Amino acid sequence: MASHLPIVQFEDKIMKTVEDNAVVVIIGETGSGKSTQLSQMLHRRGYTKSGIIAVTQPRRVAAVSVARRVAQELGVTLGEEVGYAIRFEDRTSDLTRIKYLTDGVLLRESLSNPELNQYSVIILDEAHERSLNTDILLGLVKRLVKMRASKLKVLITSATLDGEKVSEFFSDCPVLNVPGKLYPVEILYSEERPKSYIESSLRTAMDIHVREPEGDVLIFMTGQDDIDKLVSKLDDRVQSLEEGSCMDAIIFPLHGSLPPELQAGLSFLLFVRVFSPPPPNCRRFIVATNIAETSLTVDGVVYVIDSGYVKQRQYNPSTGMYSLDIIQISKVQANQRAGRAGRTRPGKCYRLYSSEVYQEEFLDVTVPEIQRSSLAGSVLYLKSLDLPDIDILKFDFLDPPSFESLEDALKQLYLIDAIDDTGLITSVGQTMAELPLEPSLSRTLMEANENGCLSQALTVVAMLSAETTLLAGQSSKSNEKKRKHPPPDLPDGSGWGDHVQLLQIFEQWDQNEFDIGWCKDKGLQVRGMKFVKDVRRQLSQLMQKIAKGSLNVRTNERYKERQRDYKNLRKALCVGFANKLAERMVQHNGYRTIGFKPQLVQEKEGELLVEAFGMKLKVHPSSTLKTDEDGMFPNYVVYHELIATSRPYMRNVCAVEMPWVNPILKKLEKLNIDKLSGGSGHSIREESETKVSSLPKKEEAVTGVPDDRESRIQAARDRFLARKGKK
DNA sequence: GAGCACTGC
Repeated sequence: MASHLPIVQFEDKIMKTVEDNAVVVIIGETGSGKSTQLSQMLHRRGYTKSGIIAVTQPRRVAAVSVARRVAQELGVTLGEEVGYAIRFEDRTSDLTRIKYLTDGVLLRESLSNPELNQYSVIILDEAHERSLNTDILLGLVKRLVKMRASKLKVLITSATLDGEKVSEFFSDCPVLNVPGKLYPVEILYSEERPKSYIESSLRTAMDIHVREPEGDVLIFMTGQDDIDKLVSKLDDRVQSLEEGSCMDAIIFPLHGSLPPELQAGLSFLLFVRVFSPPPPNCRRFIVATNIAETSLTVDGVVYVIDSGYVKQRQYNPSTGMYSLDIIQISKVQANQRAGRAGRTRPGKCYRLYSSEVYQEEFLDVTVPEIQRSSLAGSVLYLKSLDLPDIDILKFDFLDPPSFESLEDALKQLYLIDAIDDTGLITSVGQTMAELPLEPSLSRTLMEANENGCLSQALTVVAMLSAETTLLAGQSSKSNEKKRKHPPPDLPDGSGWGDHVQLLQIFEQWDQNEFDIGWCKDKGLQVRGMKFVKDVRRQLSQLMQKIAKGSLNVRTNERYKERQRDYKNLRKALCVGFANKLAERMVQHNGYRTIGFKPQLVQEKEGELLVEAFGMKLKVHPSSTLKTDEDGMFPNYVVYHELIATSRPYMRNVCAVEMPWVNPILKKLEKLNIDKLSGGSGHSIREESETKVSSLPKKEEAVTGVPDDRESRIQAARDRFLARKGKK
């Protein structure tokens, strides 16, 4: 059966340690079998007699496939003794003793059952990936262990570089090492950083192709653009090789925005490649994003080329803006990438950076998601648990988010009525927390339920949560061709913006009886649209359960009586997105955010330009928002997201009206962040005397900023306040 | 007038 897995030899030691300790950290490298074997060992030792063994996974596919394998190894039917639970799919029953689930599902479960009493063991697998949900679970589980004393067992799997830290977090609990089943990978460093990692990857790839024996090559790049460039350059170079001088080559791009069929196609090809005799004299090059680091395993890879970079999304709490930056990977990531070369036989990893860079510049571990996301949703969730001993600002995180980030979350929650001015969760907030949505979206649903447009709002919210998977996958080249023939007539949002457009798209699909052909005609991903339908159905059910009063969640009933200006819907969005409001600047179509600190906008030739209030933004060019007869955009919009790519853009905007905005501005004036952070009354920062507290504090907010810059910010603030006073 | 890595409830 699974006796060949390294972890099996350690069974006695692991079980003894688990018996003696409430929490154990297991360091298990790839291929150790920890994901499939730990649960079975515990099952054999009787831990399923007093409860269920829960094993969390950060990804849905992993939860399903691991559960399937364990059921197979135990010779039971999936869904009976061994089951899994992911969103929209609960394959467990009364018989279930081992349950695989996504970390998000376990987190949701703890809302209705804060003590997670049904579980005798909780295994947080892949904890080193540090997903937002796993990090919150780590804190909650630490608390549970204390409460439930010896009864609950917790196992946490992590990577080598992180194990000690996790152990410290759990009062120096034992750490066990389980070797993996990887073949040795020879690491080859470059002497220096190349000027262009595309060119350098190209050279290295061709070197391998010409000199090294057969075996596929996996190249880690940062994004679709680079991948496309490298793929075409590699193609050219391979074509130009003299025929017969070396083996053939096939080159594949691999990234998230490829249509899933293509990704599946690749796996299929790889499957054929691995399990049938390899095509004679042929080498494959897979040019991938970090999707190939963890999410997709590409078998047959012997050579890895690692650029040392990754594109990563991060949130800046002082501007409310996300940015996508190309940054250096961590040591953990570098090792994970290298490991991809050693799955089937000894391999080589070519690092396009020096060992000094690796040693001295790379962080040990990736910055956890919790330190680079907006925390509004997580903070609301923790507040809704109403655990008497939990103060969100003192919550025991493995890596605490910045104070600023927590304050930002509190401010946002206050603006959308989820917490009151002392930081206590409101009844509105409590209901919001029950919905599996970001706070702005759940607030929108609740407001829509009040003003009679719930059906529309459900559609918009569902569309937004699947938005990125909606447009049919397209390579950038074919896209360019398509640009001359714009996709067939999708609705335009009637000028009110993107939310209305999303609504109209779904309504049209509904009117076309959810026809798959219709999606294809309109260039929409069938899978994405089906997902929208699923989400919408789930949310409708939840709203029926949660919200008071009569509901109208059917899509087609209100078509005839619908307001042409979508006033109620836009109003609901304005209430829900009160924390994401922007004001158009006088005389032109740029906007600025409302409710954020003064920002350094740019620094030019030593001269510092300071925007008085908020960030300068533009409506994303892909938006359907329309200008009026004078060519001007609406005075106020709410946006779904701020993202800095080539410049700061608002993505998905909706026109809102001045009368709806006024109450938000009033609320902002009253905002007192110190009172908000006080929570149940005890202020966490008594020393603070700042009255307008949404301003950078010396030291913490703008580190390393010279004094004169600080004073310029101060001056900008003063000007702003003076201007405000005149109004 | 741009294009965005990857997850998840």
